[in-house]
Amino acid sequence: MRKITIKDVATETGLSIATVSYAMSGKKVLPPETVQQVKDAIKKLGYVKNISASSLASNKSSLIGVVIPQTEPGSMMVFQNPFYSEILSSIEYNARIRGYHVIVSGTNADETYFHLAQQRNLDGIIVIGAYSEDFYEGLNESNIPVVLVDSYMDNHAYKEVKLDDIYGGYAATKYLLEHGHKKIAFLSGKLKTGGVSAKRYEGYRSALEEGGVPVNPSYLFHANVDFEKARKMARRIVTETDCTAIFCTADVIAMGAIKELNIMQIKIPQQISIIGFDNLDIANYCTPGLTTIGQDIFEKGKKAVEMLCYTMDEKVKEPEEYVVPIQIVERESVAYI
Amino acid sequence: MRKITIKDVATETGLSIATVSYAMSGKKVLPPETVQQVKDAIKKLGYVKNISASSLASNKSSLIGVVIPQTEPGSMMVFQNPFYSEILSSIEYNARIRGYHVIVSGTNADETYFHLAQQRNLDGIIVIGAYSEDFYEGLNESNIPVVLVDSYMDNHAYKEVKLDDIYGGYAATKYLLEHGHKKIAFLSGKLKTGGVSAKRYEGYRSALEEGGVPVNPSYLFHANVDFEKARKMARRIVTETDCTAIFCTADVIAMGAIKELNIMQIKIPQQISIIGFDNLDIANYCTPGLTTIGQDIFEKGKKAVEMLCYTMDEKVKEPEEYVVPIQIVERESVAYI
DNA sequence: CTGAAAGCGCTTACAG
DNA sequence: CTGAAAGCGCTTACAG
Repeated sequence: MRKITIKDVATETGLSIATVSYAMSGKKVLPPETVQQVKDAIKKLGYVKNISASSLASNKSSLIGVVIPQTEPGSMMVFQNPFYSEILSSIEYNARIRGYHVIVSGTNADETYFHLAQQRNLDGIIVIGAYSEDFYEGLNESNIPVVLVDSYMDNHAYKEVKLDDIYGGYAATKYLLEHGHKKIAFLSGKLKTGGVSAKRYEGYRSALEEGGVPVNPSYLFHANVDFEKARKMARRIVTETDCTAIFCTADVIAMGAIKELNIMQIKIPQQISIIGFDNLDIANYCTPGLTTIGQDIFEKGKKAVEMLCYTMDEKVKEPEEYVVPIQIVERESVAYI
Repeated sequence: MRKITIKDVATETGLSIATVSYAMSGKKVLPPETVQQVKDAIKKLGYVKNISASSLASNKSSLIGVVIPQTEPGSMMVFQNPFYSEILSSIEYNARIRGYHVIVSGTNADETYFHLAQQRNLDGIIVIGAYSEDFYEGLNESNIPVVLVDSYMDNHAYKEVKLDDIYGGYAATKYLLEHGHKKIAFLSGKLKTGGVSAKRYEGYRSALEEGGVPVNPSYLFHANVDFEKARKMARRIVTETDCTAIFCTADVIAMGAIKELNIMQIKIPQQISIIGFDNLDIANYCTPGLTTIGQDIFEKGKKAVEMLCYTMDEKVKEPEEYVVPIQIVERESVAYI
């Protein structure tokens, strides 16, 4: 069984391969009969276009690269984190319905990635997460359309899809304040300038300020976004402070806190309230259900693809920003005091 | 800045493009000086091979397709389920270090997928999960090397990576028996012949038999692998039966059971023991920690890639099976009775 | 409205 | 040991 090529379609229809190609791509207006003729022949022969060939000829690959952070360099990628799965899922779907395929890569976000990008002649790249300055520069030089997701860079001229983390931190804190809490612990990952934690902290601070509650430095706890670390921190919060509520800047952190408090027989939310950030599936699974800041991850992936497609089609590289709306997902981990 | 091609490398070295190509691929033995010369020129010029071109010429794409189930047809893929994330992560990593890129697709597992496979000229396909008979037939006709993961088909002549589900069900049940339980509820998804649930049930049955405990049909509960459904079932188990333990055939099901029992103030494991299956991250997060049947997901993905690469390289299509070992991950959800 | 033909950047029998 | 050349299957200016 030989492979069917465009030549076969041409022979079948009695047209030239040029005309068949135009009929398929629609890049030239042809009489409807001709187009229909080609369509029929394609169906009859079971012809499928060879993308390698078209990619070579047209210099377009219909391939989108997605960069995702990985735990250890040279090791596997981390999309164990449900957030990555969800957004990837959304990107894949939204790219596919627009005729693009997706190559996901947990490659070290360094030169090796540009190698892949060139090799495969990627039409566009979606970068999820934050990387080194060098990486963004290389990206820029590569001249491939790029959309950043959650990059936490303010100084760059990229298209970007992001969360309003300051507002998220503000909303979470305000929610606790509205429930009567004044002694609110802040439990987060490392506080890098410009990073997520820092922004959510800024929101925390401004909500407290607005509520007339001074920030108490002894209520601030920073570790990693890690379940076990969070457990230790939660224990310290409970033993070293008199906080009535904890704002955890990630659901995974909140999970650790809940686990530890459960073990210590401290009742949530009766004795202490907890609010998270992310609205992962697990927020619903745990007991009590975790009240948390939710974002529409599907929407986030969709927007990223849309913005990328727009850039690829229109060749406009102007920076643009889309801020994904957030909302509070109320469950049972926060009580009135 | 023009694109650097093999021609530039040829010019730079004073060799022909044929020799450069051979030097790069190693498909012909060349004097080491020549190879080094080529390497140097590549580095100097920053040459990157155009995969579209080489793919067209050699009829190899260095692309592996991974098929993953999706929730609703035409909708997004489900790799919200952490299992998919993890195995995908492993596949991507193991493929990459062997020079392959991965195209993940939640496409309806039907003809449209073969379209993709042909378009991209996939070198191999890894299929995760169970699909329709038609899909497997199409797969076979496509003549592309295939490795199945968790397909739950016994009648096919494919290479396959799977779990010993019967043994898993046996081990879980035996573990409960060894802890003194005799009234053990079986809570699973739908019991399709040849499906996961059915196999784990078989293990459950044989362990009971071995332990001299008759199977009590009123202890059998089937719903979907779904958190909310599982909650309802757990409530029924507790109210309608006198079981002292529940074997949940998936961690997600166990999560639902734990949540419901927590709400009902039924103490785990003091009043009822629970064992799960999968060892997802959440098994560690919940309270009490879930004792469950674990599998090495990284290993599973790695094996799938290895088997696929072997098939692609050696052109041997003999069926072959790799059974991923399982182990009991002990946490706090099972008590001696 | 349609087609002949160059060209995209590789690989690989084949010849020497 | 090295190279000239055909060919992979498309796209696309260009001519008519």
